[in-house]
Amino acid sequence: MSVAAPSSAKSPAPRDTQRIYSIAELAREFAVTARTIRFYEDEGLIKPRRQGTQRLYSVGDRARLGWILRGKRLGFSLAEIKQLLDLYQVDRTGLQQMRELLRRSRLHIEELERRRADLDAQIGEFKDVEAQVSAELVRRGADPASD
Amino acid sequence: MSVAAPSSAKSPAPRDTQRIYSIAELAREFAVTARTIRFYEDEGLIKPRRQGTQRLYSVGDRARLGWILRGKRLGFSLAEIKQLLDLYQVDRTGLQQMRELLRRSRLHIEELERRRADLDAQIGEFKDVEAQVSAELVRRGADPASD
DNA sequence: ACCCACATTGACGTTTACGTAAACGTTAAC
DNA sequence: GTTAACGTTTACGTAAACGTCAATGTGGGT
Repeated sequence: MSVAAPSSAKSPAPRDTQRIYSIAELAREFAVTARTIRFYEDEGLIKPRRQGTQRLYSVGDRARLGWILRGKRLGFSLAEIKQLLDLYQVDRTGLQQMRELLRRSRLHIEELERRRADLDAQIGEFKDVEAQVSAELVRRGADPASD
Repeated sequence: MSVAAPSSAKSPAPRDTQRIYSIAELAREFAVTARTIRFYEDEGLIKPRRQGTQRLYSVGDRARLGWILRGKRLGFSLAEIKQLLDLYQVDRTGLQQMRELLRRSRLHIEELERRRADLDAQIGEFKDVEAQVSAELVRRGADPASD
């Protein structure tokens, strides 16, 4: 038995910041195929380490993947997501670069807030539907809570 | 001069509920191409009246188009949007149908709220970036408000 | 009568985001 | 030592969502 795994010590463990993941692990966790993850790599969205030919994903890579998929759920294209990811990677020393980063960041926030307006509008509409249908069911003596 | 246009009478006009739009008008207003609108028709998302071969869009059709595009911005596929639109069109009389409508409505609301969580997370992250970069610019004696 | 802006219907092309197979190598289990 | 599970690259296939012609029609202005 190896002692390498500090399973349940007193400290909650620094979330195992050194963990590595196989492509299949990440695929399972995020409910995508390995093909998808490799495709993201082809597109330059992730760059895992290699052990020979195999890909090894770090905690950071894992977070990056989560970020990508979140972007997708919000309706951004992979190209847009790449640009946003690159924002974080960009040189933050130069004054001109910082101004540019600030500008883009603000633009993106505006875009996100436009989408939140869309989202809230849709949620409102569907809650209206729910309320009305529920009321009608009650009026007819049925219980809307029971699925 | 025609008297047909009640431009500025006393009443704000019932928002001209009878107005009709050409495909080019809608295309301009929503910043899409006519091709896009016709494509949505092919996919069964809109069914404008016809005057001979030409399409005439009602106020309702216009609202429907807006709805579609809003759905797209939120990252839904046209197929999903079609299903949601159909929800509004569905028979709301039968008790079984009302239960089904309620169920789907709730499912969709859940999905929307998941996306709002994604959205808020992203907005938070980018606001952090903005704040940090702003602070650094100030520290360097630059004004982050001036673009 | 002619032009121009706008409309139509095909039909084929394109981009995005993967799916799907083929052919192959590595490690662990039995 | 072979099967199984996992990994790899290369390459062609595909569904979605339009773009882009081409050929044609239609109504209005001069």
